[in-house]
Amino acid sequence: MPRWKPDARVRLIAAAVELFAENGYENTTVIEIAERAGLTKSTFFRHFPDKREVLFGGGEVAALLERAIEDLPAELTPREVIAAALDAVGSQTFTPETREFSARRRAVIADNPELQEREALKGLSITAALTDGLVRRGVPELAARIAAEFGALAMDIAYERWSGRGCGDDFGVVARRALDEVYEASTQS
Amino acid sequence: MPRWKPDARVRLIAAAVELFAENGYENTTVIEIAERAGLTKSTFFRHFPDKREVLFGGGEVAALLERAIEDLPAELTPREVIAAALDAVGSQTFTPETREFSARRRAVIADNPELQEREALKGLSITAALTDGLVRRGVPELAARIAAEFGALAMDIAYERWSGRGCGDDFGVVARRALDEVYEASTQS
DNA sequence: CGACGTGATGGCACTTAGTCCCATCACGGG
DNA sequence: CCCGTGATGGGACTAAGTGCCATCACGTCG
Repeated sequence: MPRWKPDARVRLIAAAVELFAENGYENTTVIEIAERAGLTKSTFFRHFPDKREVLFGGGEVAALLERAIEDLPAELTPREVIAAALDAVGSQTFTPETREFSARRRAVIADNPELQEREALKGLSITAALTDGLVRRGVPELAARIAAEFGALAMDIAYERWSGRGCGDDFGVVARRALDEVYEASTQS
Repeated sequence: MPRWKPDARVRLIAAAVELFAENGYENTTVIEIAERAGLTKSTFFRHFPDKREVLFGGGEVAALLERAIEDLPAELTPREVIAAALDAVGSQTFTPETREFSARRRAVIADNPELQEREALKGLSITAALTDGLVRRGVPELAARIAAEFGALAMDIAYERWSGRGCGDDFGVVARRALDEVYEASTQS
Protein backbone atom coordinates (compact mmCIF):
# COMPACT_ATOMS: atom_id res chain seq x y z
CA MET A 1 0.00 0.00 0.00
CA PRO A 2 1.64 3.21 -1.11
CA ARG A 3 1.78 5.93 1.44
CA TRP A 4 0.23 8.43 -0.92
CA LYS A 5 -2.39 7.85 -3.55
CA PRO A 6 -0.78 8.24 -6.96
CA ASP A 7 -1.39 10.96 -9.55
CA ALA A 8 -1.54 13.88 -7.19
CA ARG A 9 -1.15 16.22 -10.14
CA VAL A 10 -4.01 14.67 -12.06
CA ARG A 11 -6.24 14.71 -9.01
CA LEU A 12 -5.50 18.39 -8.45
CA ILE A 13 -6.40 19.23 -12.03
CA ALA A 14 -9.63 17.28 -11.85
CA ALA A 15 -10.60 18.84 -8.53
CA ALA A 16 -9.84 22.29 -9.87
CA VAL A 17 -11.95 21.92 -13.01
CA GLU A 18 -14.83 20.55 -10.95
CA LEU A 19 -14.74 23.38 -8.46
CA PHE A 20 -14.25 26.05 -11.11
CA ALA A 21 -17.29 24.71 -12.94
CA GLU A 22 -19.34 24.58 -9.75
CA ASN A 23 -18.46 27.87 -8.12
CA GLY A 24 -16.43 29.82 -10.63
CA TYR A 25 -12.69 30.39 -10.69
CA GLU A 26 -12.69 33.43 -8.43
CA ASN A 27 -14.85 31.84 -5.76
CA THR A 28 -12.59 28.84 -5.49
CA THR A 29 -9.54 28.93 -3.25
CA VAL A 30 -6.41 26.90 -3.69
CA ILE A 31 -7.04 25.34 -0.30
CA GLU A 32 -10.43 24.06 -1.45
CA ILE A 33 -8.89 22.53 -4.56
CA ALA A 34 -6.20 20.83 -2.53
CA GLU A 35 -8.68 19.50 0.01
CA ARG A 36 -10.95 18.03 -2.64
CA ALA A 37 -7.91 16.26 -4.05
CA GLY A 38 -7.05 15.03 -0.56
CA LEU A 39 -3.95 17.21 -0.40
CA THR A 40 -2.82 20.53 0.99
CA LYS A 41 -2.00 23.99 -0.29
CA SER A 42 1.72 23.24 0.01
CA THR A 43 1.42 20.31 -2.32
CA PHE A 44 -0.66 22.27 -4.79
CA PHE A 45 2.07 24.86 -5.20
CA ARG A 46 4.66 22.12 -5.46
CA HIS A 47 2.90 20.89 -8.61
CA PHE A 48 1.86 24.24 -10.10
CA PRO A 49 3.59 27.58 -9.91
CA ASP A 50 0.29 29.38 -9.42
CA LYS A 51 -3.46 28.88 -9.30
CA ARG A 52 -3.98 29.63 -13.01
CA GLU A 53 -1.47 27.13 -14.26
CA VAL A 54 -3.58 24.21 -13.09
CA LEU A 55 -5.57 24.73 -16.29
CA PHE A 56 -2.55 24.98 -18.58
CA GLY A 57 -0.11 22.28 -19.41
CA GLY A 58 3.05 24.35 -18.89
CA GLY A 59 4.89 24.75 -22.18
CA GLU A 60 3.74 21.26 -23.18
CA VAL A 61 2.08 22.24 -26.45
CA ALA A 62 4.82 24.62 -27.51
CA ALA A 63 7.47 22.00 -26.83
CA LEU A 64 5.52 19.43 -28.79
CA LEU A 65 5.26 21.78 -31.74
CA GLU A 66 8.99 22.43 -31.75
CA ARG A 67 9.78 18.73 -31.67
CA ALA A 68 7.26 17.90 -34.35
CA ILE A 69 8.68 20.51 -36.72
CA GLU A 70 12.20 19.30 -36.04
CA ASP A 71 11.42 15.85 -37.40
CA LEU A 72 9.92 16.96 -40.69
CA PRO A 73 11.54 16.51 -44.14
CA ALA A 74 13.45 19.55 -45.30
CA GLU A 75 11.72 20.36 -48.56
CA LEU A 76 8.29 21.30 -47.18
CA THR A 77 6.78 24.75 -47.61
CA PRO A 78 5.97 26.80 -44.50
CA ARG A 79 2.32 26.00 -44.98
CA GLU A 80 2.97 22.27 -45.07
CA VAL A 81 5.14 22.51 -41.98
CA ILE A 82 2.39 24.27 -40.08
CA ALA A 83 -0.17 21.73 -41.20
CA ALA A 84 2.02 18.89 -40.00
CA ALA A 85 2.55 20.62 -36.68
CA LEU A 86 -1.21 20.91 -36.21
CA ASP A 87 -1.55 17.22 -36.96
CA ALA A 88 0.99 16.44 -34.27
CA VAL A 89 -0.98 18.41 -31.70
CA GLY A 90 -4.12 16.60 -32.76
CA SER A 91 -2.60 13.18 -32.36
CA GLN A 92 -0.67 13.81 -29.16
CA THR A 93 -2.41 16.50 -27.12
CA PHE A 94 -5.93 17.24 -28.25
CA THR A 95 -6.99 13.64 -28.45
CA PRO A 96 -10.64 12.51 -28.31
CA GLU A 97 -10.28 11.50 -24.64
CA THR A 98 -9.37 15.05 -23.67
CA ARG A 99 -12.18 16.69 -25.61
CA GLU A 100 -14.64 16.94 -22.77
CA PHE A 101 -12.02 18.28 -20.41
CA SER A 102 -11.09 20.85 -23.03
CA ALA A 103 -14.67 21.97 -23.37
CA ARG A 104 -15.07 22.59 -19.64
CA ARG A 105 -11.68 24.21 -19.48
CA ARG A 106 -12.62 26.56 -22.28
CA ALA A 107 -15.83 27.56 -20.56
CA VAL A 108 -14.00 28.38 -17.34
CA ILE A 109 -11.40 30.47 -19.14
CA ALA A 110 -14.06 32.26 -21.16
CA ASP A 111 -15.48 34.07 -18.17
CA ASN A 112 -12.34 34.98 -16.31
CA PRO A 113 -9.96 37.74 -17.40
CA GLU A 114 -7.14 36.43 -15.25
CA LEU A 115 -7.24 33.12 -17.09
CA GLN A 116 -7.59 34.83 -20.43
CA GLU A 117 -4.30 36.55 -19.74
CA ARG A 118 -2.56 33.26 -19.18
CA GLU A 119 -4.21 31.86 -22.29
CA ALA A 120 -3.04 34.85 -24.30
CA LEU A 121 0.53 34.30 -23.12
CA LYS A 122 0.37 30.62 -24.02
CA GLY A 123 -0.79 31.71 -27.44
CA LEU A 124 2.31 33.85 -27.81
CA SER A 125 4.53 30.96 -26.81
CA ILE A 126 2.86 28.80 -29.44
CA THR A 127 3.41 31.43 -32.10
CA ALA A 128 7.01 31.76 -30.97
CA ALA A 129 7.52 27.99 -31.15
CA LEU A 130 6.16 27.84 -34.68
CA THR A 131 8.22 30.83 -35.76
CA ASP A 132 11.37 29.29 -34.29
CA GLY A 133 10.76 26.01 -35.98
CA LEU A 134 10.35 27.67 -39.34
CA VAL A 135 13.33 29.98 -38.94
CA ARG A 136 15.53 26.99 -38.12
CA ARG A 137 14.48 25.54 -41.46
CA GLY A 138 15.66 28.61 -43.27
CA VAL A 139 12.37 30.46 -43.67
CA PRO A 140 12.97 34.24 -43.48
CA GLU A 141 12.06 35.72 -40.11
CA LEU A 142 9.02 37.72 -41.11
CA ALA A 143 7.55 35.09 -43.42
CA ALA A 144 8.02 32.58 -40.61
CA ARG A 145 6.26 34.83 -38.15
CA ILE A 146 3.32 35.27 -40.48
CA ALA A 147 3.00 31.57 -41.20
CA ALA A 148 3.14 31.04 -37.44
CA GLU A 149 0.32 33.55 -36.93
CA PHE A 150 -1.72 31.69 -39.49
CA GLY A 151 -1.05 28.46 -37.68
CA ALA A 152 -1.96 29.91 -34.31
CA LEU A 153 -5.13 31.40 -35.75
CA ALA A 154 -6.10 28.08 -37.30
CA MET A 155 -5.40 26.39 -33.99
CA ASP A 156 -7.66 28.84 -32.16
CA ILE A 157 -10.47 28.33 -34.61
CA ALA A 158 -10.03 24.59 -34.57
CA TYR A 159 -9.88 24.40 -30.79
CA GLU A 160 -13.10 26.32 -30.56
CA ARG A 161 -14.89 24.09 -33.06
CA TRP A 162 -13.42 20.85 -31.83
CA SER A 163 -14.07 21.40 -28.13
CA GLY A 164 -17.31 23.23 -28.72
CA ARG A 165 -19.82 20.82 -30.12
CA GLY A 166 -19.15 17.12 -30.42
CA CYS A 167 -18.45 17.29 -34.12
CA GLY A 168 -16.81 13.91 -33.98
CA ASP A 169 -13.88 14.88 -36.15
CA ASP A 170 -10.36 14.60 -34.86
CA PHE A 171 -8.59 17.79 -33.99
CA GLY A 172 -6.10 17.30 -36.80
CA VAL A 173 -8.86 17.21 -39.39
CA VAL A 174 -10.62 20.26 -38.02
CA ALA A 175 -7.34 22.13 -37.80
CA ARG A 176 -6.29 21.37 -41.35
CA ARG A 177 -9.64 22.59 -42.58
CA ALA A 178 -9.28 25.77 -40.54
CA LEU A 179 -5.79 26.31 -41.90
CA ASP A 180 -7.07 26.01 -45.45
CA GLU A 181 -9.73 28.59 -44.71
CA VAL A 182 -7.17 30.94 -43.22
CA TYR A 183 -4.89 30.77 -46.24
CA GLU A 184 -7.88 31.16 -48.52
CA ALA A 185 -9.10 34.25 -46.67
CA SER A 186 -5.64 35.76 -46.52
CA THR A 187 -5.90 36.63 -50.18
CA GLN A 188 -8.82 38.97 -49.44
CA SER A 189 -7.17 40.90 -46.65
CA MET B 1 -3.76 76.17 -2.44
CA PRO B 2 -5.45 72.93 -3.42
CA ARG B 3 -5.76 70.34 -0.75
CA TRP B 4 -4.18 67.68 -2.95
CA LYS B 5 -1.50 68.05 -5.56
CA PRO B 6 -3.02 67.45 -8.98
CA ASP B 7 -2.39 64.57 -11.35
CA ALA B 8 -2.35 61.81 -8.80
CA ARG B 9 -2.66 59.28 -11.60
CA VAL B 10 0.27 60.67 -13.54
CA ARG B 11 2.41 60.84 -10.43
CA LEU B 12 1.63 57.21 -9.66
CA ILE B 13 2.62 56.12 -13.13
CA ALA B 14 5.86 58.07 -13.00
CA ALA B 15 6.72 56.74 -9.54
CA ALA B 16 5.99 53.20 -10.67
CA VAL B 17 8.17 53.35 -13.76
CA GLU B 18 11.01 54.84 -11.73
CA LEU B 19 10.84 52.19 -9.05
CA PHE B 20 10.42 49.35 -11.53
CA ALA B 21 13.51 50.55 -13.36
CA GLU B 22 15.48 50.90 -10.13
CA ASN B 23 14.52 47.72 -8.30
CA GLY B 24 12.55 45.62 -10.72
CA TYR B 25 8.82 45.07 -10.85
CA GLU B 26 8.73 42.21 -8.39
CA ASN B 27 10.82 43.95 -5.78
CA THR B 28 8.57 46.97 -5.79
CA THR B 29 5.47 47.04 -3.61
CA VAL B 30 2.37 49.05 -4.29
CA ILE B 31 2.91 50.85 -0.99
CA GLU B 32 6.33 52.02 -2.14
CA ILE B 33 4.89 53.34 -5.38
CA ALA B 34 2.15 55.19 -3.56
CA GLU B 35 4.56 56.67 -1.05
CA ARG B 36 6.92 57.94 -3.72
CA ALA B 37 3.94 59.62 -5.34
CA GLY B 38 2.98 61.11 -1.97
CA LEU B 39 -0.13 58.97 -1.75
CA THR B 40 -1.33 55.75 -0.16
CA LYS B 41 -2.13 52.23 -1.22
CA SER B 42 -5.85 53.00 -1.09
CA THR B 43 -5.46 55.77 -3.61
CA PHE B 44 -3.34 53.62 -5.88
CA PHE B 45 -6.08 51.03 -6.17
CA ARG B 46 -8.63 53.76 -6.69
CA HIS B 47 -6.78 54.74 -9.88
CA PHE B 48 -5.71 51.30 -11.11
CA PRO B 49 -7.48 47.98 -10.73
CA ASP B 50 -4.19 46.23 -10.03
CA LYS B 51 -0.45 46.71 -9.85
CA ARG B 52 0.17 45.70 -13.48
CA GLU B 53 -2.29 48.10 -14.97
CA VAL B 54 -0.20 51.09 -13.93
CA LEU B 55 1.89 50.34 -17.03
CA PHE B 56 -1.06 49.96 -19.40
CA GLY B 57 -3.49 52.59 -20.48
CA GLY B 58 -6.65 50.56 -19.92
CA GLY B 59 -8.44 49.94 -23.20
CA GLU B 60 -7.24 53.33 -24.42
CA VAL B 61 -5.49 52.14 -27.57
CA ALA B 62 -8.23 49.68 -28.54
CA ALA B 63 -10.88 52.35 -28.11
CA LEU B 64 -8.87 54.78 -30.20
CA LEU B 65 -8.54 52.22 -32.97
CA GLU B 66 -12.28 51.57 -33.04
CA ARG B 67 -13.05 55.28 -33.23
CA ALA B 68 -10.45 55.90 -35.90
CA ILE B 69 -11.82 53.14 -38.13
CA GLU B 70 -15.36 54.39 -37.62
CA ASP B 71 -14.52 57.74 -39.21
CA LEU B 72 -12.94 56.40 -42.39
CA PRO B 73 -14.48 56.60 -45.89
CA ALA B 74 -16.36 53.49 -46.90
CA GLU B 75 -14.51 52.46 -50.03
CA LEU B 76 -11.14 51.62 -48.48
CA THR B 77 -9.63 48.15 -48.63
CA PRO B 78 -8.92 46.31 -45.36
CA ARG B 79 -5.26 47.08 -45.80
CA GLU B 80 -5.89 50.79 -46.17
CA VAL B 81 -8.15 50.78 -43.13
CA ILE B 82 -5.45 49.14 -41.02
CA ALA B 83 -2.85 51.60 -42.27
CA ALA B 84 -5.08 54.52 -41.33
CA ALA B 85 -5.69 53.03 -37.90
CA LEU B 86 -1.96 52.76 -37.30
CA ASP B 87 -1.57 56.40 -38.31
CA ALA B 88 -4.18 57.37 -35.73
CA VAL B 89 -2.29 55.58 -32.98
CA GLY B 90 0.89 57.29 -34.08
CA SER B 91 -0.61 60.74 -33.96
CA GLN B 92 -2.62 60.35 -30.77
CA THR B 93 -0.96 57.82 -28.50
CA PHE B 94 2.58 56.98 -29.47
CA THR B 95 3.67 60.55 -29.91
CA PRO B 96 7.31 61.69 -29.74
CA GLU B 97 6.83 62.95 -26.16
CA THR B 98 5.91 59.49 -24.97
CA ARG B 99 8.76 57.70 -26.70
CA GLU B 100 11.15 57.63 -23.79
CA PHE B 101 8.47 56.46 -21.42
CA SER B 102 7.60 53.73 -23.87
CA ALA B 103 11.19 52.58 -24.03
CA ARG B 104 11.48 52.22 -20.28
CA ARG B 105 8.07 50.63 -20.08
CA ARG B 106 9.08 48.09 -22.69
CA ALA B 107 12.24 47.19 -20.82
CA VAL B 108 10.33 46.60 -17.60
CA ILE B 109 7.77 44.41 -19.32
CA ALA B 110 10.48 42.49 -21.13
CA ASP B 111 11.82 40.89 -17.98
CA ASN B 112 8.61 40.13 -16.17
CA PRO B 113 6.26 37.30 -17.13
CA GLU B 114 3.37 38.74 -15.17
CA LEU B 115 3.54 41.92 -17.22
CA GLN B 116 3.97 39.99 -20.43
CA GLU B 117 0.67 38.32 -19.72
CA ARG B 118 -1.07 41.64 -19.43
CA GLU B 119 0.65 42.83 -22.58
CA ALA B 120 -0.48 39.72 -24.41
CA LEU B 121 -4.07 40.34 -23.37
CA LYS B 122 -3.87 43.95 -24.53
CA GLY B 123 -2.63 42.61 -27.83
CA LEU B 124 -5.72 40.46 -28.13
CA SER B 125 -7.95 43.42 -27.40
CA ILE B 126 -6.22 45.39 -30.13
CA THR B 127 -6.70 42.59 -32.62
CA ALA B 128 -10.34 42.33 -31.56
CA ALA B 129 -10.84 46.06 -32.03
CA LEU B 130 -9.37 45.98 -35.52
CA THR B 131 -11.41 42.91 -36.44
CA ASP B 132 -14.60 44.54 -35.16
CA GLY B 133 -13.94 47.70 -37.06
CA LEU B 134 -13.44 45.81 -40.30
CA VAL B 135 -16.43 43.54 -39.81
CA ARG B 136 -18.64 46.57 -39.27
CA ARG B 137 -17.51 47.79 -42.67
CA GLY B 138 -18.64 44.59 -44.29
CA VAL B 139 -15.36 42.71 -44.45
CA PRO B 140 -15.96 38.97 -44.02
CA GLU B 141 -15.14 37.71 -40.54
CA LEU B 142 -12.09 35.65 -41.32
CA ALA B 143 -10.56 38.12 -43.76
CA ALA B 144 -11.08 40.82 -41.15
CA ARG B 145 -9.39 38.74 -38.49
CA ILE B 146 -6.39 38.15 -40.71
CA ALA B 147 -6.05 41.79 -41.66
CA ALA B 148 -6.29 42.58 -37.95
CA GLU B 149 -3.50 40.11 -37.20
CA PHE B 150 -1.38 41.80 -39.82
CA GLY B 151 -2.10 45.15 -38.24
CA ALA B 152 -1.27 43.92 -34.76
CA LEU B 153 1.93 42.34 -36.02
CA ALA B 154 2.94 45.54 -37.76
CA MET B 155 2.17 47.46 -34.59
CA ASP B 156 4.36 45.14 -32.53
CA ILE B 157 7.25 45.48 -34.93
CA ALA B 158 6.82 49.21 -35.16
CA TYR B 159 6.56 49.65 -31.41
CA GLU B 160 9.78 47.75 -30.96
CA ARG B 161 11.63 49.80 -33.56
CA TRP B 162 10.16 53.12 -32.59
CA SER B 163 10.70 52.82 -28.84
CA GLY B 164 13.95 50.95 -29.20
CA ARG B 165 16.51 53.26 -30.66
CA GLY B 166 15.88 56.93 -31.27
CA CYS B 167 15.27 56.48 -34.96
CA GLY B 168 13.62 59.84 -35.09
CA ASP B 169 10.76 58.75 -37.29
CA ASP B 170 7.20 59.16 -36.14
CA PHE B 171 5.41 56.03 -35.09
CA GLY B 172 2.99 56.32 -37.98
CA VAL B 173 5.81 56.24 -40.51
CA VAL B 174 7.52 53.29 -38.88
CA ALA B 175 4.22 51.44 -38.63
CA ARG B 176 3.27 51.94 -42.26
CA ARG B 177 6.66 50.65 -43.31
CA ALA B 178 6.22 47.62 -41.07
CA LEU B 179 2.77 46.99 -42.48
CA ASP B 180 4.14 47.04 -46.01
CA GLU B 181 6.78 44.51 -45.02
CA VAL B 182 4.17 42.27 -43.45
CA TYR B 183 1.98 42.24 -46.53
CA GLU B 184 5.01 41.68 -48.71
CA ALA B 185 6.19 38.73 -46.61
CA SER B 186 2.72 37.22 -46.45
CA THR B 187 3.07 36.12 -50.06
CA GLN B 188 5.97 33.84 -49.06
CA SER B 189 4.24 32.08 -46.21
C1' DC C 1 18.03 -7.32 10.00
C1' DG C 2 18.63 -2.63 11.02
C1' DA C 3 20.39 2.07 9.73
C1' DC C 4 20.07 5.50 6.32
C1' DG C 5 19.05 8.47 2.46
C1' DT C 6 15.31 9.88 -0.52
C1' DG C 7 11.15 11.96 -2.00
C1' DA C 8 6.56 13.43 -1.63
C1' DT C 9 3.90 15.40 1.62
C1' DG C 10 2.02 18.31 5.85
C1' DG C 11 2.14 22.38 8.44
C1' DC C 12 3.14 26.89 9.82
C1' DA C 13 4.76 31.64 9.54
C1' DC C 14 5.27 35.36 6.60
C1' DT C 15 4.77 38.96 2.77
C1' DT C 16 2.02 41.20 -0.56
C1' DA C 17 -1.96 42.01 -3.73
C1' DG C 18 -6.40 43.34 -3.62
C1' DT C 19 -11.19 44.43 -1.27
C1' DC C 20 -14.24 46.94 1.85
C1' DC C 21 -15.81 50.29 4.62
C1' DC C 22 -15.64 54.34 7.10
C1' DA C 23 -13.38 58.71 8.50
C1' DT C 24 -11.46 63.12 7.06
C1' DC C 25 -11.44 67.53 5.12
C1' DA C 26 -10.81 71.22 1.38
C1' DC C 27 -13.76 73.22 -1.93
C1' DG C 28 -17.83 75.36 -4.01
C1' DG C 29 -22.60 76.56 -3.80
C1' DG C 30 -26.68 78.10 -1.36
C1' DC D 1 -22.26 80.14 7.57
C1' DC D 2 -23.62 75.54 6.56
C1' DC D 3 -23.67 71.59 3.68
C1' DG D 4 -22.90 68.31 -0.10
C1' DT D 5 -19.31 66.46 -2.89
C1' DG D 6 -15.19 64.20 -4.08
C1' DA D 7 -10.59 62.74 -3.52
C1' DT D 8 -7.94 60.96 -0.07
C1' DG D 9 -6.27 58.35 4.43
C1' DG D 10 -6.44 54.35 7.18
C1' DG D 11 -7.26 50.00 9.05
C1' DA D 12 -9.24 45.31 8.96
C1' DC D 13 -9.67 41.45 6.21
C1' DT D 14 -9.05 37.53 2.53
C1' DA D 15 -6.34 34.88 -0.46
C1' DA D 16 -2.16 34.04 -3.40
C1' DG D 17 2.32 32.72 -3.16
C1' DT D 18 7.06 31.76 -0.62
C1' DG D 19 10.19 29.49 2.60
C1' DC D 20 11.51 26.43 5.88
C1' DC D 21 11.34 22.49 8.61
C1' DA D 22 9.08 18.16 10.20
C1' DT D 23 7.27 13.66 8.98
C1' DC D 24 7.31 9.13 7.31
C1' DA D 25 6.88 5.18 3.85
C1' DC D 26 10.06 3.10 0.72
C1' DG D 27 14.17 1.13 -1.12
C1' DT D 28 19.01 0.32 -0.40
C1' DC D 29 23.14 -0.73 1.64
C1' DG D 30 25.98 -2.49 5.11
